[in-house]
Amino acid sequence: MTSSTIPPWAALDIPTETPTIPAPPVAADILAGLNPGQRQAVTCTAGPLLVLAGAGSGKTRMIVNRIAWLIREAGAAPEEIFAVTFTNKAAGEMRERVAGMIGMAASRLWIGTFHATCARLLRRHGSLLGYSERFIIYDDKDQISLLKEILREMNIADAVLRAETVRAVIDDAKNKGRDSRRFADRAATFQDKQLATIYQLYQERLLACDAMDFGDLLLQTVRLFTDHPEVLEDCRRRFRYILVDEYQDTNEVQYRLLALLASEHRNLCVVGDDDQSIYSWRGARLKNILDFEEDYPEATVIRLEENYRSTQKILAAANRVIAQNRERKGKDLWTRNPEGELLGFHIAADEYDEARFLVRQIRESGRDYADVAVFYRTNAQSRVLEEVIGQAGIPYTIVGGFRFYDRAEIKDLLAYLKVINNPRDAVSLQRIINTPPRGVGKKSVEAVRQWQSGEETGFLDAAREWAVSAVGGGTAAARRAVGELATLLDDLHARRDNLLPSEILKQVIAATGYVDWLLEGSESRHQGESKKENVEELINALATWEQGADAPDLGAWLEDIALVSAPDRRDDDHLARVTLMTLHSAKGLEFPLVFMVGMEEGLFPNRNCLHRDADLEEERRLCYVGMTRAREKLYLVACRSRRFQGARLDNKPSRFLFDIPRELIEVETGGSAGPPPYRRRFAGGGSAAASAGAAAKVRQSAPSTAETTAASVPAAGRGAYPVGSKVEHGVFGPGVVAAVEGAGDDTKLVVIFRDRGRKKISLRYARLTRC
DNA sequence: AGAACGTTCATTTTT
DNA sequence: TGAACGTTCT
Repeated sequence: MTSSTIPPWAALDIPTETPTIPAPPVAADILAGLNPGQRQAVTCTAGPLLVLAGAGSGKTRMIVNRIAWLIREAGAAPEEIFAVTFTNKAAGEMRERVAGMIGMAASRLWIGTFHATCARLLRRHGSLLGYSERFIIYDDKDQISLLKEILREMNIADAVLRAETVRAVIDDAKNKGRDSRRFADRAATFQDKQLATIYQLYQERLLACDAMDFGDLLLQTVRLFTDHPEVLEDCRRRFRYILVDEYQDTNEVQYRLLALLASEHRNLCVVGDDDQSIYSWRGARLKNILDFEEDYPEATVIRLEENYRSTQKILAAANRVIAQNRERKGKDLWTRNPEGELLGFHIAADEYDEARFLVRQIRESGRDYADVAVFYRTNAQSRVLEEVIGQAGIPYTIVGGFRFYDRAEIKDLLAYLKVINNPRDAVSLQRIINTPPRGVGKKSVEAVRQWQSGEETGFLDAAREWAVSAVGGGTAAARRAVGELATLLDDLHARRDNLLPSEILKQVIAATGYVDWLLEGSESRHQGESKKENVEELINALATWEQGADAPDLGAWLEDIALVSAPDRRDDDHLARVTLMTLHSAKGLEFPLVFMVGMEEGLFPNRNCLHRDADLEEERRLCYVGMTRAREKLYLVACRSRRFQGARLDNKPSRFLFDIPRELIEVETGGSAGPPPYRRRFAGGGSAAASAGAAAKVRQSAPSTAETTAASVPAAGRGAYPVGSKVEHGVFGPGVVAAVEGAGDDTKLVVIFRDRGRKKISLRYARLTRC
């Protein structure tokens, strides 16, 4: 029997409760077309299992079939299976594919990201921890607002401790499973103790706002399990089979959650690739996957090393790059695919030239735009690419970057909805208390805050009371305005269960004159119109969501949009557009034609990662991830010169290029409009970048751009180091002057160092030479 | 209270 | 280079 005998929709008409599910296909169906390793991974259902799944090794297919196998052959009920994915989109796709094999029962599976699943548990049981079931999820911007407030109150100057720094510290602590108390216990230095105080205060504020940040979703779940064993017991019993995808990117808290859930039945299957661990900055621990066999000594280990995605040449190049790493289990991907074309390689003059090269190659390739992807290391690189590609008339889509939900007008309206959903959300209320402007300035906001402190009330309660109070400061106009706002929010809060969320949104817009304010306040008509369109798009998005939801609830929608990731937001692929995204967003995807741009020292590997081996290895993994996305053709592109933070830098080709054997590479001249052909210079052997480096060097001695020309520079004083001049620092090494401040003895230079980034240098003390 | 100006910082990646 | 913030001015 083949899978086509039972179409995916066959079971859809059958109610979930009805036991008359279509006759289960025989086991061969699930295993058909799988290689021996995949088969073993699918059928090995008892005990811990580690599947080391190389890039393009058919991992998703294996997971889907395993779930089907568990249900059909191992007698598991769908609700006993808990599958963790890295993105919500992956979760949705997985559920769909399982549904194609087992039908409607798939809707009873627990599939989701750690964050989404934890949020679900916390909504149910959060009251045990003091949160309501409607708690709000704060994103990093909300975190920073709250922390800024706290720092202000503690009279800690921005120069001493930045909110962003504190946020990173707290995040890191949470990823490691440290709550504010444990953090305080380990704090030894003055600064750590100060941070501990802030952490604690921050946590109290979150609770008062009925809010959790991303880290809390995980950490509070651990707390829930530890403090309330009956909940843990319940979950343990429920989740008899646990499956974790992208295990190499799990952090310490996630590790502990899994240990808590799986310690009894030990049916824990983790799937991952140590060579694709790229989220250490988010707390991911490579150790989790490297040590799995120690954590679970009875574990079965399966390696999937046959690649079904890329050509032999692409794979060979990627293998050589990743082979340089030490912290890895070690594996070699192989493929039965054709040998394929050589990797394309190009050095552009600057970032605009780089973008033009893309345009030419994309056109020449004659491919569908949807087949093409461009990967870069940092979001900032997308601006020029967008500009040039867009002007060339090539349709493109950007994954991640400046997000729709980050736009000011969207955040404003979301803040209204958040307060209506949960009146304790003080951060959101402060955002909208004077937006659109209603005469409530800093003083009045401060007065409301004063009013609140002392009482155990929410911020909206405080605002309402303040508005009608006889004392408490503030102008009469401000009080009236706050009173009106409170009435509006109260009213919509009271009716939130009887109104569709989109209706609530429309009423907010109508009552506040929000769109009118947008149109008046914008610099240009065009800008105003664009913002108005965004608002309309928000209403549409919400209305669309309502149609798909069985019980359209404002809180549920707010949670959904809080937990979507950049890859989640990717348009469906059928659109004929070139895809632009960061290397991080590219994980898990594949494209026939891939360009990796900005392959330069300092950018990729990034200058911030040059000083620690572990960081450098992660950059290398990132490179490996990017390369293994390509099915048929891969281009690697670098620039000789690039503008960075206002200064123009001359970069060397990335060290990763040096790892690729010369014979796998073909140097592209970029067509007639490009720089002179380098091909001749590559006659010899050696690695690609050795040649590339030579080429770059040759070019560097050629006439340079206006910014770096020394001709117009005065000979003495501060003029000795004009903007754009290259310098060498005794400690920081080579760099470029980005700005000059002050004069005479007091002159300070802003220098971008190749390996250390931006630094401010006092000319009086610095050991600096011009070169 | 709100606009306009100046200063400062950042760019590594994001659930 | 540019956004985001804080200060000053109206």
